[in-house]
Amino acid sequence: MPEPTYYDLVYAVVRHIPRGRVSTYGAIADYLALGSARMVGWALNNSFSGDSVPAHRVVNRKGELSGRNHWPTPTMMQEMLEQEGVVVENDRVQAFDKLFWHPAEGLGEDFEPF
DNA sequence: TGTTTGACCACGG
DNA sequence: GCCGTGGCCAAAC
Repeated sequence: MPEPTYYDLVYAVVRHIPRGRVSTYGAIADYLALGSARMVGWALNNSFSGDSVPAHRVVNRKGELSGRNHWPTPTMMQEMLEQEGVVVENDRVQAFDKLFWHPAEGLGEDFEPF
């Protein structure tokens, strides 16, 4: 993979999510200004093969753990989040608007994976 | 090659 | 808050 693909950018952004914070598919898609939120989901699904990406920090716009079903065990995603100090209840992130982290805030608009 | 599906989102009712 | 609809783009069949 000589060139940066959409997936590589998604992985890079997800890896830069601060510990104890969460982001959304739409925010990443909007930040990258490529594809759509669905592509982020596909990218993360692919991320299970090889690269270790903190996909547990990525939730949908409601703050719900929509991807928990794709983890080895559905409870693992919530465990990881609570381990970082994120309060999760009924498969939803509490104080989601406070913990929400937008890539542009932490990385800047000219962020590149290299 | 065309259709369906998917870890989504915005909008309107 | 819920539900249906349209849009989005890549992979699977």
